[in-house]
Amino acid sequence: MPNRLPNTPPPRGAHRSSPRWRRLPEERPRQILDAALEVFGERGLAGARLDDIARRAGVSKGTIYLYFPNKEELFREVVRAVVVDRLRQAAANAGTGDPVQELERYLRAHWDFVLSPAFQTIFKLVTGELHNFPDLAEFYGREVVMPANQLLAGMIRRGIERGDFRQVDPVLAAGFMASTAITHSTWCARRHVFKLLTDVTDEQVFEQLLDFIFHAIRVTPAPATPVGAE
Amino acid sequence: MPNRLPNTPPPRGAHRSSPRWRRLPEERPRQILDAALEVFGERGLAGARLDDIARRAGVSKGTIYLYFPNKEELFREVVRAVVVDRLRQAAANAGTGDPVQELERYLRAHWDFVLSPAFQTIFKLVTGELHNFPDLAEFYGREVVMPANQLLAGMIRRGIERGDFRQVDPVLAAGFMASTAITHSTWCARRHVFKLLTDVTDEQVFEQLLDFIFHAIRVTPAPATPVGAE
Amino acid sequence: MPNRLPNTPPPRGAHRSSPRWRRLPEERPRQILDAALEVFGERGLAGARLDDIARRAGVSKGTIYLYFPNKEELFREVVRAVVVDRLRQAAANAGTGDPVQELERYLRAHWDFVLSPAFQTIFKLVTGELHNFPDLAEFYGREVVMPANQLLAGMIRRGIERGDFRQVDPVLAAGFMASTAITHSTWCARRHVFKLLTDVTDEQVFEQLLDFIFHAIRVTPAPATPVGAE
Amino acid sequence: MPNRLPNTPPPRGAHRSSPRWRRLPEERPRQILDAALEVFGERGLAGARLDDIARRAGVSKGTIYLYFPNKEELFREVVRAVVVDRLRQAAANAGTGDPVQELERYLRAHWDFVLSPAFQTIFKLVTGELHNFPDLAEFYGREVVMPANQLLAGMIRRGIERGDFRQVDPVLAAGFMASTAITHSTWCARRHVFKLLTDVTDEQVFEQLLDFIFHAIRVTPAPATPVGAE
DNA sequence: GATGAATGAGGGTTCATTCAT
DNA sequence: AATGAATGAACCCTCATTCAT
Repeated sequence: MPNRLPNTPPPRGAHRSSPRWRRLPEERPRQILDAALEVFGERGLAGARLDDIARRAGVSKGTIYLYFPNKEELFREVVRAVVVDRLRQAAANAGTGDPVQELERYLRAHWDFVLSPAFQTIFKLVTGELHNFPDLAEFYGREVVMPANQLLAGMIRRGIERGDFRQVDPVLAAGFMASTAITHSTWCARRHVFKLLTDVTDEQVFEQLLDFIFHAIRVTPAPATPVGAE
Repeated sequence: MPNRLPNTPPPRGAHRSSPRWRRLPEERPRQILDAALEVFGERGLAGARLDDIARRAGVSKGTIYLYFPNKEELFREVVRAVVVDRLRQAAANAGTGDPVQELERYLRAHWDFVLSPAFQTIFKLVTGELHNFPDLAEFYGREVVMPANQLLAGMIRRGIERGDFRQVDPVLAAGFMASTAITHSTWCARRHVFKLLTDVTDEQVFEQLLDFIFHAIRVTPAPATPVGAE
Repeated sequence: MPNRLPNTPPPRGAHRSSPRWRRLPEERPRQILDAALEVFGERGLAGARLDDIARRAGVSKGTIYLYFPNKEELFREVVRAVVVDRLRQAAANAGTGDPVQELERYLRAHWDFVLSPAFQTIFKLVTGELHNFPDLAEFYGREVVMPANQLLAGMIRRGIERGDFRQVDPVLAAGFMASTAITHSTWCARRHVFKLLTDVTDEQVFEQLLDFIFHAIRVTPAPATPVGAE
Repeated sequence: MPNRLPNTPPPRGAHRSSPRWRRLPEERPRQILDAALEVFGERGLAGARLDDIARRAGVSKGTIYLYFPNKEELFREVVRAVVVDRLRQAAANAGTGDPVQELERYLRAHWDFVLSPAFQTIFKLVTGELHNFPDLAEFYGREVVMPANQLLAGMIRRGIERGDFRQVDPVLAAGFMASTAITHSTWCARRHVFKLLTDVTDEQVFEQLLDFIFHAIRVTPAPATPVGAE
């Protein structure tokens, strides 16, 4: 009956014969991908409705099919394009100064990033859905996890070479650092639902985390307790 | 599996050599919960089909509804019953001996547990779906995360009091340890999809993890430079 | 395939070795039929659940199938046995005295009956479901409507012969009387939902109804004062 | 009817000579409501299948949900739209001339209407299902029963004032007239199932009904038998 | 005879996908 | 290019019916 649904974006000019302003069609895919990231993040792959994605992107449902052949491929593109894009730009600020300072700077950036809603969303998707998409999983490992780990491991390696850090496996140590930040960040982000960590700020947590990490790898005059190592 | 084809009219007088079902009311809920855990883990809440859960449990679809009012409540029960059950038994072996040895023992048990398929599944569900179930999230925080953290924090606290560990926030340190193990374990479990860490064994990873953790908190005879603190 | 026909006389109890107390099995069918009448009346044929009928009859669901081959046949039996039974007993008190007084007495009984919950239920079933059961409909017409109509028409006919009533078609007039009572009674019974007739009592309505009916058929020799009105 | 077999994969490039559907959004609700009226009338609320309604409306099942949120609401709309619509138009031809003639004209229209399949259906639904829908019942009383009764009562009242009719309660008398017509019409409509009234035509019945009704309310010279008053 | 756990076809409802406009 | 009405397969859930106990 009503020929215009609620939530319809502002009606474009009723001028027909005259050249009217158009939304740039080249932005469509990005609009859709951004909207899809949000909805997939909230509802998961199966739970997300194309209707919602379309509405949030400000387009109609049919339009999605002009750019993506189906829901699953849209999901692939979300991970491929949006995720990689965002993670890349987060990993970009790699300096080459003092390893200790550089590491600290990097960890702070990492912490800020993993606390961001964007990352929380991505992490959820990766954890929950990626195992059904082997190609995407490999892609994610190759394009996201690996480079980030390389970057971090490189810093640690240089620190070891300069005598700042003790002899650890740089790759594994990098993994420990990143993973600690990641999981802990999800707990921080869920304080209100888990009713946990309600009396410390994110910043305090991060400082303790830094302290924890640096103690774990810095050189130490003498080992206190030789545990767990043979 | 079903010995009667769909749409086949009931074979009224057909003599059957084996009964179509047996009466096992005491075992049904557990069978269903176990099957549901698997399927939810593979497909998520929205993607799981009750048909699959039923088939995997060896019962018919209708039977599920004799024990659980609907899919969502089944999901709740899966998390409640299975998770709590398994996590509790994992946390049960808490000794009270030498904090260092005890901590090491606990971390090993924790590591083994988080590497198990059961935990991997649960973790996926918690990460991906729990934010839509506030009551479950709170329940999970209260019944699972909190107790495990208390246990671990207690060991650390005793280690600090005995002079084995340095002054750290026991609760946060416990969180770091657990989270490191958790996230890293998911990476280990996904070596084959991420194509990462393919040249080290789980055991080697764990040893490095222990080394990392103990260095992070053990007392250090001589002060090093205070990093990461301003 | 059903090894027991409907209307089978109550199965006598198999002698057991030990005499234990039993609920009288010969009452089962009637218990079930009574419960079924209620539930069918409330929910209709399709909407009624055997579970509810069983519960209301105080038996288990399977027990119903010991006495009735399926739901539809149970419905048939409800109409056949219970409905006819009740309608018959209501119609039974037919005297043979003064036609006018007899008619009045009969109409009063009729009015009381159509106001009863039992009749309301039956009327609902007959109106709503019977057209899908041609055999039942014919049966109902033959066993219920026809006899009642005959009875009423007989009184009218005798009244005409005696000069009390004017020349009308006794059968049609009987139909008008009964139908007026029937439909109007459903309105009375639904005062609270229709929000109608809320300021008159059932008795007042009946008196007006009597007045209406008798004016419609009595001979009218000369003008007189209105009856049944104050 | 469906030109695509179930489970057949979508024939992507299959050229179809005729379009699968046409766009008729303005007509859809009415088509669906009409079909629903029929099916609800035949099977009742619980027994009606949306599949059947859809097929009879010439649309697919999903289309119904574009216009009605669910089955129950569709039922509501059927009663609301169809009933009110038709009854309104039936009540529209209310003149203001000679009460006697007007009443006769009205009763004839009423009789024709209650004999129509549409009304028979509605009456069945109202009788059988309305008690589960209190809001609809109230609506029906307010919008249908009440206005029709008012109209009829008005004619009677004017007839009384002009001395054509005797002193009766106009509202109750109107009820008697309408109800007689209604119930009796259902009997007429069911002659073939009840095997009753098979030797008189609807027209003959109506003439007798008119005679019955007019005798009931017209002024009469003298009371024949003082009945129904004590 | 009686029970009620188990079954599975059926129906309401959703939503990815298509396509006339 | 964009729309959104229409479709129909798929899925959750119900409940009549069966049958081991």
